[in-house]
Amino acid sequence: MKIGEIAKLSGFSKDTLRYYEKIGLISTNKKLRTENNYRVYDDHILKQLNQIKTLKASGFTLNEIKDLMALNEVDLVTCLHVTTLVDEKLVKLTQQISRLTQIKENLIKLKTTCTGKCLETLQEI
Amino acid sequence: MKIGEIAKLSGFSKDTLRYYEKIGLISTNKKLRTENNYRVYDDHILKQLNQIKTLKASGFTLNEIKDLMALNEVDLVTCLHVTTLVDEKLVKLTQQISRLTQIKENLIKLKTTCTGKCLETLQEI
DNA sequence: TTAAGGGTTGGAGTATAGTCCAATGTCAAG
DNA sequence: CTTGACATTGGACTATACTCCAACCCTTAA
Repeated sequence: MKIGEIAKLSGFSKDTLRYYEKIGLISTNKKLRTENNYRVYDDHILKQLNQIKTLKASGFTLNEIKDLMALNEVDLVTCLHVTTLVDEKLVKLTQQISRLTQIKENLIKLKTTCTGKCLETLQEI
Repeated sequence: MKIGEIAKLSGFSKDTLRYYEKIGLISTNKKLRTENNYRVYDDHILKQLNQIKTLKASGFTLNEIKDLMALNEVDLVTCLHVTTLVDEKLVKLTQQISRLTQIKENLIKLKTTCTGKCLETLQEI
């Protein structure tokens, strides 16, 4: 498949796909091109792009996603290394979740105590 | 008070305070300056800066905060607009938290059964 | 043959939210 | 009178994540 089709199927623009390749987020490892220098993709990339979409929607930066994708490339031999990286990611995830939960509680509190000058309540949060 | 003191008391840098003034986030309305063109602030600004800090920590952009501040100035009676904005932010937060929680559970699961291709599990998220 | 519709590149521009810097002005103390 | 610690400005620069553009190449159908 060429870039236009992948763009349609994935929901990412062609420019975004080229940008992701440029920053090393999606695999250029095989340097697959047609004779006329067109990028060629297979089904695998759609799976990968869906992962990226999910992770992006979850608040990961492209750099973090790159790290996570790298975990996927590592094989059995270095499994110990993988679990270490996963553990690090889990710590970050836990922090992020508790931070977001705190923010959510703050906003709910703000909403319920909001009567007139809403932002005044922000002082007490 | 001059900008340096406000910077210390608020936790925002002098550059950031000047930037906030430039984008109209904090009030330049009175154009208060000393004879030698130094900015002058009173206690009010610290309250405002605390509101900004809270809203920023809640994931609002500076533009959104600007809107919220403006509403607070104008709308003495109802906070309908404010609660609408807060509700929108709450929906996003809730979605983000549940996605992160799912990913966290997933990572925990695949940590125990890690055979290399760890991120495959993300397909089902 | 030519026009439409794909693809390529490098580079510039956008938005957000600052941060840093140089040149310059002001002020109080030693 | 000079030094240090404040302040001012405009403009350049950072990072993230794109988005657009010009100029060009390739293919196919009328």
